[in-house]
Amino acid sequence: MFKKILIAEDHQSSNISVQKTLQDLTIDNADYVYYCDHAFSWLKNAIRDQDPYEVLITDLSFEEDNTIQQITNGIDLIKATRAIQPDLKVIVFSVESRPSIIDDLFKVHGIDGYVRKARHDADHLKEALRAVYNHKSYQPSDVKQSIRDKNSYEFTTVDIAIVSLLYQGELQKNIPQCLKRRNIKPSSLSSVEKRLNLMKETLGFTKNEQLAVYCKEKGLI
Amino acid sequence: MFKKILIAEDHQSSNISVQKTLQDLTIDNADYVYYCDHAFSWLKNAIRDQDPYEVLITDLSFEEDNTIQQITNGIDLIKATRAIQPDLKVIVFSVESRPSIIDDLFKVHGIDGYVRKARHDADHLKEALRAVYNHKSYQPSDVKQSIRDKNSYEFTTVDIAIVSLLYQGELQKNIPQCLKRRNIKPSSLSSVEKRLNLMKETLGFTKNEQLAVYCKEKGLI
DNA sequence: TGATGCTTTACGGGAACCCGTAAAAATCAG
DNA sequence: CTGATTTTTACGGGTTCCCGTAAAGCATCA
Repeated sequence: MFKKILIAEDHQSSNISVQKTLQDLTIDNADYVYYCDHAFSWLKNAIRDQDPYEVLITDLSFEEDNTIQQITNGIDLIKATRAIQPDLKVIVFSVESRPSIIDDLFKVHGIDGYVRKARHDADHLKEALRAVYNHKSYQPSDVKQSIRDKNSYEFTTVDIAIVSLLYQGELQKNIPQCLKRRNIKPSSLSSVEKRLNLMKETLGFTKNEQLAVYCKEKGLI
Repeated sequence: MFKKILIAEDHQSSNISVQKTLQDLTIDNADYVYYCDHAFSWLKNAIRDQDPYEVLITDLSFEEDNTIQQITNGIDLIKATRAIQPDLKVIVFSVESRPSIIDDLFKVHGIDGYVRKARHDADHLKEALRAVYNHKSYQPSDVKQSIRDKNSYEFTTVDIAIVSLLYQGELQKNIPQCLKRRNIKPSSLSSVEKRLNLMKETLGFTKNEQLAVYCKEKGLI
């Protein structure tokens, strides 16, 4: 099993239980920090001392407080880490359940495991560590399930651009110009109207307000 | 210090760390459950056995899974509990940070302490237990702070009703009828327009879509 | 090449919404 | 009760949005 692990997690209670979970796996050399900047320092220092960490277990969202930080969230921490230690195994431990976000973590940021904070998260974390140790990636089944669920409507690039612009306060009649400026293809006012209608009809909405809230909650905009 | 405590928390990792926190306070007789229904059973049985719990520490949101539950969230658990054991001390331990929701817990549901899952939550939980043991209520300072912060705009009953109706898909021109049906006072179309304009102007928005997302995120609708 | 089907665009009438003004109603002080 | 102030309502013209239809663009295939 892994020997040297770093935990980056701002919630004290989560941090404590991750420590305990690692103890159960007889991993004694686990360090824990509450800020991304600290995590990055520890990772750097470990490399300098020629005793690098094998695994980083990190949360995604870190709350701001009065101590100013350079790195403010898990994704930026992962990006920064990749630059100095590309082979570090990364397991993300977060409440995030939106498939689009989790997919990105694997596909764009190349993480090795994802454990969602939920009913059996401590057990899942153990499974994840074992899987990653055996050079497999770990993604719990319920996430894959919700990927399927989510396919109630397949949002295209245009769809997301349109709703984003609306949410930013753009007038509908001005959206064609914005789309043309960004070289997004169907850009006429008719097309914008058509896409909006299709989205609303598919999702059972009648007003743009509902659509905006829906997209915002899903993390699409 | 308290002797007999029940923990209702669906996240295994949070549950573990609450247990550990109670151990630190040398509270050995702490039971823990992962479902509200179980919590309610344990509370009932303890009363039947004439050895009732002194404190309930509970989360607010419990995730659904394949086991169907009667009580599905912390607030309903608190309500049910109040009916069978009104003097039970209740400490809520949740990620919820919206002041309107937390205020309700104290004012409507009469809880004794609130600890937000955050950077020093384990320490705060200890403080809360000590405070409640000394017959004081416990509400961390950062919540009170955010109550003040939130006062960028004071939403009235009408405001919330209007945005809710919009979010439910009601046409703006039909909202006056809805308001009259509910006996909400300024109900003319002009008033609706005026309130909407005031809200948007104060919050720096130009479109209803932005307002709807804002209110939804704040838990106002 | 030209016929065919699909997507995108253009346009126009009507509905909903925005905004300013003014009347009506409610509130309040003296 | 009266007059002044504020709040609420009523109304109208201009803009934006909705929606249906028709034309234009574009790829496919005989």
